[in-house]
Amino acid sequence: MTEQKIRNMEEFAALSGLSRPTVSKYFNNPDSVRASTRKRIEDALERYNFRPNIYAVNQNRRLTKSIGIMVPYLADPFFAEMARTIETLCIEAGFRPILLSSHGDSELEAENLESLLSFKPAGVLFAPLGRISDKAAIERFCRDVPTVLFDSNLDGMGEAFVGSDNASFVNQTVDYLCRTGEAPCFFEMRTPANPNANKRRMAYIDAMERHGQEPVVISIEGDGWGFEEIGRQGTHTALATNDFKTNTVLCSNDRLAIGLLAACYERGLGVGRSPDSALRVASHDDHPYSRFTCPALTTAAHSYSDVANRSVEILFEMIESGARCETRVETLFPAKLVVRASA
Amino acid sequence: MTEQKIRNMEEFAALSGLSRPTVSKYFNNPDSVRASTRKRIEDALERYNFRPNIYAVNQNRRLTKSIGIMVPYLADPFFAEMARTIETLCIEAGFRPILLSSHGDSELEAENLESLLSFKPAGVLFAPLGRISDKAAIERFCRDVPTVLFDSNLDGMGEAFVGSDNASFVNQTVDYLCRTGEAPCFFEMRTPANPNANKRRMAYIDAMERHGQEPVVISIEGDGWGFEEIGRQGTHTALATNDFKTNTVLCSNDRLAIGLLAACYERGLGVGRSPDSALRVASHDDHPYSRFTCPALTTAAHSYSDVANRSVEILFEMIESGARCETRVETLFPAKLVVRASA
DNA sequence: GTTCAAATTTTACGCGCGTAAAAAAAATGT
DNA sequence: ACATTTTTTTTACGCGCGTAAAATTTGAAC
Repeated sequence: MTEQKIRNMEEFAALSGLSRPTVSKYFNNPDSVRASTRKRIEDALERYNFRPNIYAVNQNRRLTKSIGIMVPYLADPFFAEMARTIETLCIEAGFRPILLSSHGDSELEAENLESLLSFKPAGVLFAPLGRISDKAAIERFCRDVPTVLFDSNLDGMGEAFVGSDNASFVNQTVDYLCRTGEAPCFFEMRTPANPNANKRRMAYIDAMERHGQEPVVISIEGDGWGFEEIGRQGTHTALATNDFKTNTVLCSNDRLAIGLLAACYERGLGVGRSPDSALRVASHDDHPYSRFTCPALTTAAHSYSDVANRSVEILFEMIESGARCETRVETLFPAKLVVRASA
Repeated sequence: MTEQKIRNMEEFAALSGLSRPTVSKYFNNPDSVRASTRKRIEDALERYNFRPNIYAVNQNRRLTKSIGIMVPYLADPFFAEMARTIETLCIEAGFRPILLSSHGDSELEAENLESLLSFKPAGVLFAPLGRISDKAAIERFCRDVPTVLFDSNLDGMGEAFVGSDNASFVNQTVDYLCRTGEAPCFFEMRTPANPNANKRRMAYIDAMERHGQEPVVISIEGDGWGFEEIGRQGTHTALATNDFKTNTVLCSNDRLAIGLLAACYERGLGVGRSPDSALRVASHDDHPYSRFTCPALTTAAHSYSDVANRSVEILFEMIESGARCETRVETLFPAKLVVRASA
């Protein structure tokens, strides 16, 4: 490997004794040039370590090999894990992912969409903020770029939606809890941005009615993405005012549950299935850390890989066929109940 | 706002009744055009919602307004939080951050550097993988792009390093633990990629010797980035073979500690300061979740904001002055001991 | 009304590359 | 060996924009 730096494809082509477009053709598809030409390029490649500027390539290609990935809050381990999985799938398929986080801010979300537009991705995998999203901006974006929504659905936006079946999540946890002990109260944030939260509450009420039980919903205050702290404080309040009507709590999501467990521990309340425990706690998501709470959290698990795989699959199919989906398909994966020690 | 779509600056300039370079000048600095010209552009902007293609801009600008941010593993909440903080600082300063994760893979790390090179960022904030990093690739990159390393230092690479003072972390935890009870054993991974881990072990040994205590290092096996699970299993092994020589454990980092706490809970071992607790556990990092473990984790906290602020500060100074640092400065921030319930 | 320097705008070219169409080369058939 | 077809390479132009240098406008002073 010579240390000589190559500025651009022109320079590299000259060193290979070829014209730039021929080299361009090679990088687009190595088999599209004659074997002898290919060898000359690859020999030069050994010596000079040149790579086309991906951004210049994107600017000119009719169809790029780039995929945009955007999540509402990357510092949430759920989305971090989701993004990681999707990124890996894209890389394996020969695409170049570009990852963006909205940081919980709808303006930044809209900004990011603008930025993605400039990037000219072949397609975008997008988990929107939800309620607070700038719907008009998203709709405009989706007209220009093939987009698959995941995790949070926005009516009619994007070519398809892939997510988890909130009813399946809640039915499984409620059924399990009712079968094995007292019926659960439902613990949630009052004004969640994420639309799944509302669906879960409604599914809880339905499920409780099916079981002939009175639903008890505890909606706690709190803004932002610090769900654990919101859950912790909300639990202290709820316990102080005796809001939990049974010894069983079903949390809307694992991050709230983590906060709830912390509050219980602080108050010396035992959590678990054993008779001397004060509370049973279950939740939804199978957050990466729910395996490590004390006690380990009983929860309904997303199938990370199913959601990631299917989202990517649908997007790749659209990209390859060059067509948009004729009808907007919504794919919902059922949850898998993971029984651990907390309930 | 007219719905008419603008393809490029040429088209927008025509609609404004100006030449493209004038419009370009405006976007570069709105004050660099005459007030009347500016008004014409801004009026047109109201009606047509045009924005220059950021990637085309980057391709041509001598100095871009983009900042690369790269961390070793974005699904680790520590790095997620760090990245989020730095991103926010960059946005506030009028820069456009682009965030990349190495996903724990040194090849991807090198790939990402190549990608950043194409992106032509004004500068890069880079937390390398550490031991497994492709040093040659990083060195090449740093020659071309002003780079500030953070969190993990690599000798001589980048223009500056900003991180935390591992000795300060360990001294504070060891001092505190020795002062308040039995001297701690040190719990760590045998082959960590991150160089901070080695510094912490050495600092532990030093600190123990200063206290006239025999250091006990428990190095557990495990690969990858699933530190909690590694810590959990390692704890079970260590407890089974009675490796903890005292009732106090100091973990190399919080993620290991989270696993350790889970294992203790599984075994019914109480953790905390009270006389009936079997173990005291402390750690380092002040991971975003260490507030919510059961019991809450006593730990030495990074100053996230100090590290983020200083890294960004140094980089911006370099960018503004247009010069590289004359000497490579290493800034280390001391830890802040956060005493919670676990020790 | 003229002059001239300063501010502003335009011209012309470049960034690094993709791609259609034209040209050249190679392969095939006779 | 020559005509024809097919493949490969090159020419020429375009993508969306920055920027130095040239041309123009402005406006203040006389």
